[in-house]
Amino acid sequence: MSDNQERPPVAPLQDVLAAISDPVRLEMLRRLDPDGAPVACGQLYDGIGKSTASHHFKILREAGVIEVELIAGKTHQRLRLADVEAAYPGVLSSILAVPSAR
Amino acid sequence: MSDNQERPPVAPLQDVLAAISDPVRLEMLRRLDPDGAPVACGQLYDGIGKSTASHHFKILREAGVIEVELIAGKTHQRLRLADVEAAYPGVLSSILAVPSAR
DNA sequence: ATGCCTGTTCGATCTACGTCGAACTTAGCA
DNA sequence: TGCTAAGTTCGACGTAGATCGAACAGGCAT
Repeated sequence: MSDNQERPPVAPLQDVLAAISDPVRLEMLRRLDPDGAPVACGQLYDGIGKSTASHHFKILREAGVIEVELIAGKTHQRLRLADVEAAYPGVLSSILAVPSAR
Repeated sequence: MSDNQERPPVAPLQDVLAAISDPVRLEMLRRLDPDGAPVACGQLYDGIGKSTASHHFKILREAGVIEVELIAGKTHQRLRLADVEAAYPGVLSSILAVPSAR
């Protein structure tokens, strides 16, 4: 095995699309590092309550698009771009390549 | 101009994703000809009423993903893959490339 | 140890959307 | 000139999901 992390499989395409189609969640993904570097929770959203943000994180996690890592007691999120690309080549990368202004 | 058809612009990415994220609509897109050949309305859905289907067509049309053409008095739909690709390269094509089983 | 800060869970609310049935419009055909 | 078939529009209904506030849990630092 190439690594010993437990990674749940990427969800069915329909679920991944449903996860991405929400504006708040798409913005979260845009703020994550494409290379998979962990980003602190608070950097990923603005203008919504923590409970709402946590709800969106859960959906993204269950879709297999992100994963959590605890760094010094604080929650960080990591984009699972490689895993999603392996399951659905080009889908997520092409969406993230679109300029956020549109 | 390369053609004289009036084509509304492709909607913002968020709207396109919202349109595609519905299972019924994604199935409709899968049944359309990728090259843009017109397909009769009735071939594009099963198990839902016509009014529901019409509702979904409208959303896809407003998202700029399909367009209508009347052939011998019957409505046909055409996939605007080239237009969508021009706006968001790789997005729609990579999604349609995923085997429908997933 | 004990507070504090961060994130999750729970319950409630409100809105958006998918679905249907019925009525209306249009086009082709007998 | 109606008749029938095909789609759209309209209203209504039900459910799924986005949001919030409050309560809970877990680490870190003081």
